[in-house]
Amino acid sequence: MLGISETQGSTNDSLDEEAIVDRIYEAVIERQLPAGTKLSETALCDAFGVGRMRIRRSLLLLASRNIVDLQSNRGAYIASPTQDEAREVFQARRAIEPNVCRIATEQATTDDVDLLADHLNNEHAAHSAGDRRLAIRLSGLFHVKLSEISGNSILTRTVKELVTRTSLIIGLFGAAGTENCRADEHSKLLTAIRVGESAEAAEQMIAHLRHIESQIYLSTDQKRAVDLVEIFGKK
Amino acid sequence: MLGISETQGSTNDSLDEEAIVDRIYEAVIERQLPAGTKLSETALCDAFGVGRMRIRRSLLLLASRNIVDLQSNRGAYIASPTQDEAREVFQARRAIEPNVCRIATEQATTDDVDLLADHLNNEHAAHSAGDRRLAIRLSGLFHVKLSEISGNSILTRTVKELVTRTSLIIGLFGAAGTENCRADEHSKLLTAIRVGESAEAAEQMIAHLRHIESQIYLSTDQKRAVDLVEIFGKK
DNA sequence: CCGTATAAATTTGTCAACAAAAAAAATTTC
DNA sequence: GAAATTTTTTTTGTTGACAAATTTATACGG
Repeated sequence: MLGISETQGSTNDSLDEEAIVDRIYEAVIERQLPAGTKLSETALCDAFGVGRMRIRRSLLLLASRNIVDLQSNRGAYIASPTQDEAREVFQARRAIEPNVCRIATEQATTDDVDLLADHLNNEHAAHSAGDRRLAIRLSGLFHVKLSEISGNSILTRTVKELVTRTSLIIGLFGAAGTENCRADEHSKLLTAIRVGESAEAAEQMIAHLRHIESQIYLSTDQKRAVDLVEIFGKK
Repeated sequence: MLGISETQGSTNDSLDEEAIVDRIYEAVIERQLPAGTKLSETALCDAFGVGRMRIRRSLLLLASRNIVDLQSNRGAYIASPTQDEAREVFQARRAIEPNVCRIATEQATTDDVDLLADHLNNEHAAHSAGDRRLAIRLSGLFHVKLSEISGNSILTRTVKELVTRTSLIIGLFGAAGTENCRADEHSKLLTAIRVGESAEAAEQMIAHLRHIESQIYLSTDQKRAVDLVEIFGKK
């Protein structure tokens, strides 16, 4: 993956760019790094225990995936997607993930389904236990794991990027209680996959994505309404 | 695009990473840089007239898109996709491009259709004139332009990557006369888009992609047969 | 007290030098 | 003459230093 290989399979004590990028991806999915967060180079150097060059290269990779916003002479910030960009992300997800779902359904072994079921149980458990951070991460990761079953690394990479950006979007435009995904919709998806109904699974995915997006725009309308009240109140 | 912005809209005399990456993309699509070509840093520095750092960052971006293969302490090479990777690329294209096609059909203005028609004319002209290099580039670019009509930069970026990798695949596994695309299939696509038949356009795209892929595996079988003859001949 | 202007400190962007590894060339040996 | 070994050359990876820009802090004047 990433087209970078080492000649020796040596134990890599120092993190490489890919590892750093993945860590930041996860932190964004978990909402530990909200949109707009400054990522100063020296701070990241300390955090990961690597040189500045390594950090700069990682930030470039993140920027190329629209997770980070690189501003010249001003530094790196966690991206703050606009509403238009949010629409773009969901359009792309609707264009890609149903087919990923279809492929995954066709490819899935019983082991794959069992692992996904385990994951779903953890999702439910985290939800019941009130572990919000874990619940958020697992619900995002569900989509990534599903894409991994498809066995297509290109699609997996793209889904990972889109899920991460979705986490930023929900953080910006979602209501306080909004999660990445409702776990019961994931359950429906899993059953469709288990019985091998690829068309049904794809449909479920579309519905699921539309549902997430609708929650977002709903909360945005609410915010707009609040702003209007404030404006009128000043008169 | 790329999440990198400049504070000033200054005239940039020195090429940035994105520009260098794009130039290399185009050279790969045109088959000027075949699979396995060594990309030495100093040579690229001379070619683009930039410092080594800029080149190294560009190569990292290309590696993250699987266009370049970075081998530690050995340098950068234009990627040589395996057959499995080739299958993955076509699977991803079939998963993504029909929907890109659908969206583009819905979004397309008459101007968009006219520009695409112009492009198609150029494609035919290059073909008739025997300008092979131009014909190859234009046929690959058709898919990119189509994705641009969709107005979704995520999908466009992904399509660009997949088209570029396809060019490498055809260079490796395609017969000598194989082109990226047959222009008449592009014509069918365009008419479907013009009349707004998005489902038909999507179907045409699937058929088109399957056709390209089938040509590839055909030629691979031929190559295998040649190898077998050689092996038997040595006995 | 607040806004503006100046100065200090921090942060980013770039380059050059150096170390390590690999490739190429020359030498030796059979 | 060919294969193996050593030496030289080239190429890559990394570090540190420095310049440029921005941010923060400070001083000044209204």
